[in-house]
Amino acid sequence: MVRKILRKAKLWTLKEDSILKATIKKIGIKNWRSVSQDVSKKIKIARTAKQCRDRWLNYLTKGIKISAFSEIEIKKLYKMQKIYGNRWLKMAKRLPGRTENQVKNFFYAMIRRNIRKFNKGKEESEKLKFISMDMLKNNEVRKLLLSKKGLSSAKLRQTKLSKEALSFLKSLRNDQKGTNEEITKNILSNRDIFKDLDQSEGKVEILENFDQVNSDNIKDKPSFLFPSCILPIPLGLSEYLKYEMPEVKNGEISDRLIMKSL
DNA sequence: AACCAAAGCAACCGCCGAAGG
DNA sequence: CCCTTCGGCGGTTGCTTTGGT
Repeated sequence: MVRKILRKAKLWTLKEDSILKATIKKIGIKNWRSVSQDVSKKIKIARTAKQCRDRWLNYLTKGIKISAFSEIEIKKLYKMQKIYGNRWLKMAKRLPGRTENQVKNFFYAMIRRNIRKFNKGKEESEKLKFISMDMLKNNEVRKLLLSKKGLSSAKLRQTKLSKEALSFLKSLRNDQKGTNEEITKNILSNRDIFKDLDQSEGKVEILENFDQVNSDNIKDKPSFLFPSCILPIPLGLSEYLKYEMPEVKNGEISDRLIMKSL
Protein backbone atom coordinates (compact mmCIF):
# COMPACT_ATOMS: atom_id res chain seq x y z
CA MET A 1 0.00 0.00 0.00
CA VAL A 2 1.20 3.44 -0.80
CA ARG A 3 -0.31 6.65 0.29
CA LYS A 4 0.48 10.29 0.35
CA ILE A 5 1.71 11.56 3.64
CA LEU A 6 1.38 15.17 2.69
CA ARG A 7 -2.04 16.08 1.48
CA LYS A 8 -2.79 18.31 -1.36
CA ALA A 9 -5.72 20.64 -1.20
CA LYS A 10 -7.78 20.95 -4.32
CA LEU A 11 -9.87 24.06 -4.47
CA TRP A 12 -13.39 23.82 -5.77
CA THR A 13 -14.07 25.80 -8.90
CA LEU A 14 -17.24 27.75 -9.56
CA LYS A 15 -18.28 25.15 -12.08
CA GLU A 16 -17.79 22.31 -9.65
CA ASP A 17 -19.76 24.22 -7.05
CA SER A 18 -22.71 24.70 -9.34
CA ILE A 19 -22.68 21.03 -10.32
CA LEU A 20 -22.59 20.07 -6.67
CA LYS A 21 -25.49 22.42 -5.91
CA ALA A 22 -27.54 21.05 -8.79
CA THR A 23 -26.85 17.48 -7.72
CA ILE A 24 -27.88 18.20 -4.16
CA LYS A 25 -31.05 19.83 -5.39
CA LYS A 26 -31.83 16.59 -7.18
CA ILE A 27 -30.71 13.99 -4.63
CA GLY A 28 -30.78 15.89 -1.37
CA ILE A 29 -28.25 15.77 1.42
CA LYS A 30 -29.03 12.38 2.86
CA ASN A 31 -26.94 10.23 0.58
CA TRP A 32 -23.50 11.72 0.11
CA ARG A 33 -22.23 8.66 -1.65
CA SER A 34 -24.58 9.10 -4.59
CA VAL A 35 -23.95 12.83 -4.56
CA SER A 36 -20.24 12.09 -4.79
CA GLN A 37 -20.69 9.58 -7.61
CA ASP A 38 -22.87 11.95 -9.61
CA VAL A 39 -20.62 14.95 -9.10
CA SER A 40 -17.42 13.06 -9.84
CA LYS A 41 -18.80 11.77 -13.08
CA LYS A 42 -19.82 15.22 -14.22
CA ILE A 43 -16.71 17.12 -13.23
CA LYS A 44 -14.34 14.29 -14.14
CA ILE A 45 -12.46 14.66 -10.87
CA ALA A 46 -12.94 12.26 -7.99
CA ARG A 47 -14.65 14.05 -5.14
CA THR A 48 -15.41 11.83 -2.19
CA ALA A 49 -18.65 11.86 -0.28
CA LYS A 50 -16.84 13.56 2.52
CA GLN A 51 -15.44 16.27 0.32
CA CYS A 52 -18.87 16.99 -1.13
CA ARG A 53 -20.41 17.15 2.29
CA ASP A 54 -17.68 19.45 3.59
CA ARG A 55 -17.99 21.79 0.69
CA TRP A 56 -21.76 21.99 1.08
CA LEU A 57 -21.80 22.43 4.81
CA ASN A 58 -18.91 24.84 5.07
CA TYR A 59 -19.43 26.95 2.07
CA LEU A 60 -22.43 26.44 -0.14
CA THR A 61 -25.29 26.26 2.33
CA LYS A 62 -27.45 29.33 2.05
CA GLY A 63 -26.90 32.11 4.52
CA ILE A 64 -23.25 31.60 5.38
CA LYS A 65 -21.61 34.89 6.21
CA ILE A 66 -18.20 35.39 4.68
CA SER A 67 -17.34 38.60 6.47
CA ALA A 68 -14.86 38.66 9.35
CA PHE A 69 -16.29 38.08 12.81
CA SER A 70 -17.71 41.25 14.33
CA GLU A 71 -16.79 42.49 17.79
CA ILE A 72 -20.12 41.27 19.09
CA GLU A 73 -19.60 37.83 17.61
CA ILE A 74 -16.10 37.64 19.05
CA LYS A 75 -17.39 38.52 22.50
CA LYS A 76 -19.97 35.77 22.21
CA LEU A 77 -17.35 33.32 20.99
CA TYR A 78 -15.10 33.96 23.97
CA LYS A 79 -17.98 33.44 26.35
CA MET A 80 -19.16 30.32 24.60
CA GLN A 81 -15.71 28.81 24.43
CA LYS A 82 -15.60 28.86 28.22
CA ILE A 83 -18.81 26.90 28.33
CA TYR A 84 -18.48 24.63 25.32
CA GLY A 85 -14.73 24.13 25.09
CA ASN A 86 -14.00 22.65 21.70
CA ARG A 87 -17.56 21.88 20.70
CA TRP A 88 -17.35 24.14 17.70
CA LEU A 89 -20.61 23.10 16.14
CA LYS A 90 -22.51 24.04 19.28
CA MET A 91 -20.97 27.49 19.14
CA ALA A 92 -21.58 27.90 15.44
CA LYS A 93 -25.25 27.08 15.92
CA ARG A 94 -25.59 30.02 18.24
CA LEU A 95 -24.00 32.39 15.75
CA PRO A 96 -26.37 32.76 12.81
CA GLY A 97 -24.65 32.35 9.45
CA ARG A 98 -21.44 30.93 10.89
CA THR A 99 -20.14 27.44 10.35
CA GLU A 100 -18.32 25.08 12.64
CA ASN A 101 -15.23 25.40 10.41
CA GLN A 102 -15.21 29.18 10.73
CA VAL A 103 -15.48 29.09 14.49
CA LYS A 104 -12.80 26.47 14.77
CA ASN A 105 -10.49 28.37 12.45
CA PHE A 106 -11.03 31.51 14.42
CA PHE A 107 -9.74 29.94 17.61
CA TYR A 108 -6.89 27.95 16.13
CA ALA A 109 -5.70 30.96 14.13
CA MET A 110 -5.90 33.21 17.16
CA ILE A 111 -3.96 30.77 19.32
CA ARG A 112 -1.36 30.10 16.69
CA ARG A 113 -0.80 33.80 16.14
CA ASN A 114 -0.38 34.51 19.82
CA ILE A 115 1.93 31.58 20.41
CA ARG A 116 4.14 32.84 17.60
CA LYS A 117 4.23 36.34 19.00
CA PHE A 118 4.92 35.05 22.49
CA ASN A 119 7.72 32.75 21.32
CA LYS A 120 9.47 35.32 19.19
CA GLY A 121 12.96 35.94 20.48
CA LYS A 122 12.55 33.58 23.43
CA GLU A 123 14.92 30.81 24.47
CA GLU A 124 13.97 27.38 23.21
CA SER A 125 13.18 26.25 26.75
CA GLU A 126 10.75 29.13 27.29
CA LYS A 127 8.85 28.59 24.07
CA LEU A 128 5.22 27.69 24.28
CA LYS A 129 3.80 24.82 22.28
CA PHE A 130 0.21 24.13 21.52
CA ILE A 131 -1.00 21.11 23.49
CA SER A 132 -4.76 21.16 23.30
CA MET A 133 -7.70 23.45 23.82
CA ASP A 134 -7.49 22.49 27.46
CA MET A 135 -4.71 25.07 27.65
CA LEU A 136 -7.46 27.68 27.78
CA LYS A 137 -8.68 26.32 31.08
CA ASN A 138 -5.94 28.22 32.87
CA ASN A 139 -6.86 31.88 33.05
CA GLU A 140 -3.37 33.19 32.61
CA VAL A 141 -2.69 31.01 29.58
CA ARG A 142 -6.15 31.78 28.26
CA LYS A 143 -5.56 35.50 28.43
CA LEU A 144 -2.30 35.09 26.55
CA LEU A 145 -3.58 32.77 23.85
CA LEU A 146 -6.77 34.70 23.24
CA SER A 147 -5.16 38.14 23.13
CA LYS A 148 -6.91 40.29 20.58
CA LYS A 149 -5.30 40.85 17.21
CA GLY A 150 -4.45 44.43 17.98
CA LEU A 151 -2.20 43.69 20.91
CA SER A 152 1.36 44.59 19.97
CA SER A 153 3.83 41.82 19.28
CA ALA A 154 6.34 43.46 21.61
CA LYS A 155 4.00 43.19 24.53
CA LEU A 156 3.40 39.50 23.96
CA ARG A 157 7.08 38.89 23.41
CA GLN A 158 7.84 40.40 26.79
CA THR A 159 5.17 38.38 28.54
CA LYS A 160 6.39 35.58 30.77
CA LEU A 161 4.30 32.87 32.33
CA SER A 162 4.08 32.40 36.05
CA LYS A 163 5.23 29.24 37.79
CA GLU A 164 1.63 28.23 38.29
CA ALA A 165 0.83 28.53 34.62
CA LEU A 166 3.94 26.60 33.67
CA SER A 167 3.16 23.76 36.00
CA PHE A 168 -0.39 23.70 34.69
CA LEU A 169 0.96 23.28 31.20
CA LYS A 170 3.33 20.59 32.34
CA SER A 171 0.51 18.61 33.86
CA LEU A 172 -1.43 18.95 30.63
CA ARG A 173 1.49 17.56 28.69
CA ASN A 174 1.82 14.64 31.05
CA ASP A 175 -1.80 13.76 30.46
CA GLN A 176 -0.99 13.03 26.87
CA LYS A 177 0.59 9.81 25.73
CA GLY A 178 3.64 11.74 24.68
CA THR A 179 4.39 14.92 22.92
CA ASN A 180 5.06 14.94 19.22
CA GLU A 181 8.68 15.48 20.00
CA GLU A 182 8.84 12.34 22.06
CA ILE A 183 6.96 10.39 19.46
CA THR A 184 9.38 11.60 16.83
CA LYS A 185 12.39 10.60 18.87
CA ASN A 186 10.81 7.26 19.45
CA ILE A 187 10.24 6.65 15.78
CA LEU A 188 13.67 7.85 14.83
CA SER A 189 15.42 5.61 17.29
CA ASN A 190 13.33 2.49 16.82
CA ARG A 191 12.77 2.08 13.16
CA ASP A 192 15.33 0.39 10.97
CA ILE A 193 14.64 2.76 8.19
CA PHE A 194 16.07 5.59 10.21
CA LYS A 195 19.17 3.70 11.22
CA ASP A 196 21.48 6.12 9.45
CA LEU A 197 20.25 8.98 11.52
CA ASP A 198 23.04 11.34 12.33
CA GLN A 199 21.90 12.77 15.63
CA SER A 200 24.33 15.65 15.56
CA GLU A 201 22.96 17.02 12.35
CA GLY A 202 19.43 15.91 12.91
CA LYS A 203 19.36 14.37 9.48
CA VAL A 204 17.86 11.12 8.33
CA GLU A 205 18.39 9.52 5.00
CA ILE A 206 15.86 7.06 3.80
CA LEU A 207 17.50 4.66 1.45
CA GLU A 208 14.53 2.64 0.29
CA ASN A 209 13.29 3.08 -3.25
CA PHE A 210 10.21 5.04 -3.91
CA ASP A 211 7.34 2.86 -4.93
CA GLN A 212 6.19 5.47 -7.31
CA VAL A 213 6.98 9.07 -7.96
CA ASN A 214 4.93 11.28 -10.13
CA SER A 215 7.30 13.63 -11.89
CA ASP A 216 4.56 16.23 -12.24
CA ASN A 217 4.65 16.73 -8.53
CA ILE A 218 8.35 17.14 -8.20
CA LYS A 219 8.48 20.79 -9.08
CA ASP A 220 6.24 22.09 -6.37
CA LYS A 221 5.89 21.25 -2.72
CA PRO A 222 6.55 17.69 -1.62
CA SER A 223 3.44 15.80 -2.51
CA PHE A 224 5.13 12.76 -3.92
CA LEU A 225 4.46 9.29 -2.74
CA PHE A 226 6.42 7.83 0.10
CA PRO A 227 7.42 4.24 0.54
CA SER A 228 4.88 2.35 2.56
CA CYS A 229 7.43 1.47 5.19
CA ILE A 230 7.31 4.87 6.78
CA LEU A 231 3.56 5.02 7.20
CA PRO A 232 3.35 5.19 10.96
CA ILE A 233 4.28 8.81 11.23
CA PRO A 234 1.69 10.45 13.44
CA LEU A 235 -0.28 13.43 12.31
CA GLY A 236 1.01 16.76 13.35
CA LEU A 237 4.58 15.71 13.00
CA SER A 238 5.45 18.01 10.18
CA GLU A 239 6.28 20.60 12.79
CA TYR A 240 9.20 18.44 13.79
CA LEU A 241 10.26 16.82 10.57
CA LYS A 242 11.02 18.44 7.29
CA TYR A 243 11.08 16.50 4.07
CA GLU A 244 13.46 17.56 1.40
CA MET A 245 12.85 16.91 -2.20
CA PRO A 246 14.70 14.00 -3.74
CA GLU A 247 17.37 14.87 -6.21
CA VAL A 248 16.50 14.82 -9.87
CA LYS A 249 19.33 13.96 -12.24
CA ASN A 250 18.79 13.79 -15.99
CA GLY A 251 15.11 13.38 -15.42
CA GLU A 252 15.75 10.42 -13.11
CA ILE A 253 14.64 10.71 -9.56
CA SER A 254 17.12 9.70 -6.92
CA ASP A 255 15.89 7.16 -4.43
CA ARG A 256 17.09 9.20 -1.53
CA LEU A 257 14.78 11.22 0.58
CA ILE A 258 16.13 13.45 3.28
CA MET A 259 14.23 14.08 6.46
CA LYS A 260 15.43 16.66 8.89
CA SER A 261 14.20 17.19 12.37
CA LEU A 262 13.58 20.85 12.98
C1' DA B 1 10.53 45.85 -6.17
C1' DA B 2 11.54 41.50 -4.50
C1' DC B 3 11.69 38.40 -1.14
C1' DC B 4 9.96 35.77 2.77
C1' DA B 5 7.45 34.87 6.95
C1' DA B 6 3.05 35.10 8.91
C1' DA B 7 -1.82 35.18 8.57
C1' DG B 8 -6.12 33.73 6.64
C1' DC B 9 -8.85 30.29 5.50
C1' DA B 10 -10.52 26.30 2.55
C1' DA B 11 -9.90 21.70 2.40
C1' DC B 12 -8.40 17.32 4.05
C1' DC B 13 -8.69 13.32 7.01
C1' DG B 14 -8.89 10.33 11.41
C1' DC B 15 -11.79 8.74 14.87
C1' DC B 16 -15.80 7.15 16.54
C1' DG B 17 -20.68 6.38 17.25
C1' DA B 18 -24.92 5.33 14.81
C1' DA B 19 -27.32 2.84 11.50
C1' DG B 20 -28.37 -1.01 8.98
C1' DG B 21 -27.62 -5.50 7.01
C1' DC C 1 -25.56 -9.87 18.05
C1' DC C 2 -21.29 -8.84 14.94
C1' DC C 3 -19.56 -6.63 10.96
C1' DT C 4 -19.46 -2.97 7.71
C1' DT C 5 -20.49 1.48 6.05
C1' DC C 6 -21.67 6.24 6.66
C1' DG C 7 -21.31 10.66 8.14
C1' DG C 8 -20.68 14.10 12.11
C1' DC C 9 -17.26 16.33 14.49
C1' DG C 10 -12.89 18.01 15.62
C1' DG C 11 -8.04 18.62 14.60
C1' DT C 12 -4.43 19.45 11.01
C1' DT C 13 -2.45 20.81 6.73
C1' DG C 14 -1.23 23.50 2.95
C1' DC C 15 -2.51 26.96 -0.68
C1' DT C 16 -3.17 31.84 -1.29
C1' DT C 17 -2.92 36.41 0.28
C1' DT C 18 -1.02 39.93 3.09
C1' DG C 19 2.35 42.58 5.19
C1' DG C 20 6.89 43.69 6.66
C1' DT C 21 11.71 44.58 5.46
